[in-house]
Amino acid sequence: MAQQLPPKYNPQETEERWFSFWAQSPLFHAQAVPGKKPFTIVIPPPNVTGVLHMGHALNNTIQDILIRARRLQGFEALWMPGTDHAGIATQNVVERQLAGQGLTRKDLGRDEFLKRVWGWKEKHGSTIIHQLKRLGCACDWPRERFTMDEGYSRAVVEVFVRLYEKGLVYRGDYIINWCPRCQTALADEEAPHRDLVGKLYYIKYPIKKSQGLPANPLRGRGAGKVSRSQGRAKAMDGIIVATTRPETMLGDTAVAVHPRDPRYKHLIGQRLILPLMEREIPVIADPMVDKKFGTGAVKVTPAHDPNDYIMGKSHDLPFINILRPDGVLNTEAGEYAGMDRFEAREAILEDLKERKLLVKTEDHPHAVGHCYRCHTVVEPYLSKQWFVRMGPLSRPAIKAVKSGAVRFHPKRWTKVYLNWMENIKDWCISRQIWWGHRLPVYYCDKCLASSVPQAPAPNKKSRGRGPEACFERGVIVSRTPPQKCPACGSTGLRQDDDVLDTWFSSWLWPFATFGWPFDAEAAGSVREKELAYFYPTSVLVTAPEIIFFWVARMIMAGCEFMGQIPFRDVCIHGTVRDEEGRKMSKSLGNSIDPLEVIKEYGADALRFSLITTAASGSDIYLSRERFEQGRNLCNKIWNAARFILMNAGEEAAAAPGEARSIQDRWILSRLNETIRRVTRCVDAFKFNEAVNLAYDFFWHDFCDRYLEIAKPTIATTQTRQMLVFVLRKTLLLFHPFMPFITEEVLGKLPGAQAAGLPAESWPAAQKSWDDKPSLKAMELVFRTVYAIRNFRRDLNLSGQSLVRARLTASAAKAKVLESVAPLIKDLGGIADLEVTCDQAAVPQSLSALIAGDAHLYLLLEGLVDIEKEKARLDKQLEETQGQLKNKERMLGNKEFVKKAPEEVVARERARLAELKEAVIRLKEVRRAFN
RNA sequence: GGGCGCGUAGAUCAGUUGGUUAGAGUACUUCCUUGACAUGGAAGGGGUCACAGGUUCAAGUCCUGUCGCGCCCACCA
Repeated sequence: MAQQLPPKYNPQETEERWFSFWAQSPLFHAQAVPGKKPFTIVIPPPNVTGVLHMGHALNNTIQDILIRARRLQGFEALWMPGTDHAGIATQNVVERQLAGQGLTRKDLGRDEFLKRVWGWKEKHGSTIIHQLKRLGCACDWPRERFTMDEGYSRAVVEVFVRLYEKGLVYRGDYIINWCPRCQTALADEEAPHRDLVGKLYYIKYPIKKSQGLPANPLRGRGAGKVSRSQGRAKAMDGIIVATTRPETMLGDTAVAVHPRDPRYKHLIGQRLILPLMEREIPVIADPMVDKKFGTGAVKVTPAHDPNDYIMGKSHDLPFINILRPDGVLNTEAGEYAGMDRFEAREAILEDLKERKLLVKTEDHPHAVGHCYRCHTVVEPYLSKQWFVRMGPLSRPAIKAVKSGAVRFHPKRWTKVYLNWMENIKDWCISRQIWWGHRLPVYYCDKCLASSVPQAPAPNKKSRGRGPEACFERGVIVSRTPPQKCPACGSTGLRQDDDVLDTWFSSWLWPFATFGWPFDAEAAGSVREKELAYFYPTSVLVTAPEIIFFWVARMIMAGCEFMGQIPFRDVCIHGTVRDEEGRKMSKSLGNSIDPLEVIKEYGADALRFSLITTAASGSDIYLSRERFEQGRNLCNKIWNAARFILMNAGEEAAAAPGEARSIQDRWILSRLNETIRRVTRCVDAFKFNEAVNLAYDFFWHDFCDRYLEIAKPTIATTQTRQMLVFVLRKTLLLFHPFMPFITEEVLGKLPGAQAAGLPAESWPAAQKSWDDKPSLKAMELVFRTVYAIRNFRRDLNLSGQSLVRARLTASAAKAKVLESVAPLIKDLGGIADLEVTCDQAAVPQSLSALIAGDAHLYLLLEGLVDIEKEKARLDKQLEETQGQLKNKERMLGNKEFVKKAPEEVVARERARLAELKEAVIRLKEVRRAFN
């Protein structure tokens, strides 16, 4: 039943009703329906500790637009929601909470701590899910998944074991990124580099005295062109090295120079005294050293630098770890033991200064890795970790994108993806935390003690990492906890303490959420059928920084475990920034809380404003005022609908009849165009364009024009049906973008059915609605009305005062004008309008060129300033003549006529003719004033 | 060091495969509370499309270079 709308739109009340309706309604539940086309999106699982920020709001609005549009288009549309367990972040949150009670996780022990984390998850873990509902997300909520669900965890273990058995998972001692605050290893992607202005310290390492230097190090070669630095080398009693991290010198086990560096060649093989530690270290030669950097001599700390690690391996140097996991120096650091790494840096610099070994200090901008969870400077750290060999996994993933099976939108991200994939390094997946999937790895200490680990081959490309002995004695990788050691039968087994990187579970999201892997029992089950039906998913929507973390890895996992890509299209949207272009973040205090925006303006306003601002893939600069536009649109929709409902009852439910007025044909034609273009834009992931088209049509065509035109005939059933019909279609176009208000209004229109939009109700363009003549005729109407309004303004005539006017044109155009004269009269406030094909200029009148040979004359009746009018005509004449000249030059150009498409030439010719006519008319009118 | 993106109205941005007079919302000016909406309506001002070359009949759009800004990747200690 058609209902009246209250005078004021109340987004809070509307949204409250609909979001709880959707959360429970089966509408968004999708299932395998043979013969029906599936459309699947998996949510980028938000971090379970997260709260909704603008980035989420944008990301999920886009997904919601896609899923709602596809559902209306008749697809079996599934949006799989869920969260990931966010190992480090969640553990940090709970640890912080414990710290408030003066406790650490170690005080509680592993089991008790995990209990607390689960408790926290139960209590707070659904915050973001709840917020997504408020945003209006049409997820299949009962399917909500969590990466630590029992079934999901099974998939993680399965994948680890399979990769291990294929030799693609290995463990070994390598340099990894270590966060001393979180006290865990991090993957390379988890330690993004940030530019810092650090210092480069030049430190002198004395040469051991007793060795005896060659008398003249430069003898024989290049002696004639001894540079100043070489000159200094003569008197050299030590080698100066440059470093940004002086504290690591405590772990130095060599100094390296380039083998062909004349400054140092003679010193290769000599021994230096490592200052402070007073330890002897050799001078070695390695081509990795850059002669041009610093002094051309580099201190080698194999346990604390990835390059040095490689050199350490190839030169068989000792590895001295000077750091404890918490970033404090250990007993290897001599008297500095117990100091924090930065504290030790200062102390060491002081001591070097005292000994006159600190030669100089200079500013040095460089990029330093930071923990992506706590922003602490990470430490390259030598430790035993588990890795995934990426080479074999990356190859199919590269092919998938190169072949176009997976497409990025916008395209430019393809290159970013490929570049990373082609230079991929092995992935460190073990984390020294407790919250997460514990490695399915068990050790038999007895066997381990007797096994001899093989030394890994240095491998520059993977930072020295590479599979050590994959299958080590005493290491058991198993889907279920083994009872005893298969080698020695010992029952004294212990499980590895580490857990897996969170991404090692979320990379399985597109298929693990469906219940993969299926055992024999599950064969033929509903879940298995669903996976077959919904996989590969259709679109993945995410932010650029997630390409490496997640997108790339999902493609690899999909290819490896499903034998198929995980999704066809990857839609990358921009980063949300503030007005100054800074990334929105809590720490900067510049973030706009989407929940506050929802409270103040409504979720639809938030969604609309986000999308209309977000040109495909470019970053978004937001200010609060942005959301007013969205709010205003809601208000406009509400009021337009209210007006229509005030007039139209149930009789307006039916589609309008075929006998249509010109304005009806025009609005239908415009609607048709809008439907086509909006649909096309949604398909092409151009959401801002899509919503802008709908906005323009609704506001300017439908409200500003059609609604005004319709008022005089609003009593007729035809007009009422038209209004309801076009409004309904427009609301449907808007629905994916602004689900709340559109549902609300659609539900109150005449003929509305039960709550919730039925599938397959996306407006379809209809050829029969296209009507070019009406577009042209209405164009004449509007041009004429604009001209009249301009006159009114110039003459200071109020809207009330009715004026007399005459329209002149050639016969054909006059006929058209005749047919729309009532509209012009009405919109222009004309008392008396005469349309004639007598094209003589009307003296004592204001005139305006409407189009081609159509002219408007406003009869003056002695009210007008003749001189002012003359000046206006002169100006208009001048402008028109200028345009005419341009056109003539263009068409006079033979090349143009020859090469331009016929259509264009024809259009230009028509325009030229129009201009010629216009000039003639203007001259005539001007003469009339003389 | 490599890669990518961006310089268009006061500020923020759109601008399809080159093709009539370069657009939007916002801000600004003037007028209007007429029965949908002042969160509104009507009209208007405001642009050397960063700069310099080139391709073309035609360039905001394509190419080259310069300047300015931003982002991502990278083991120069």
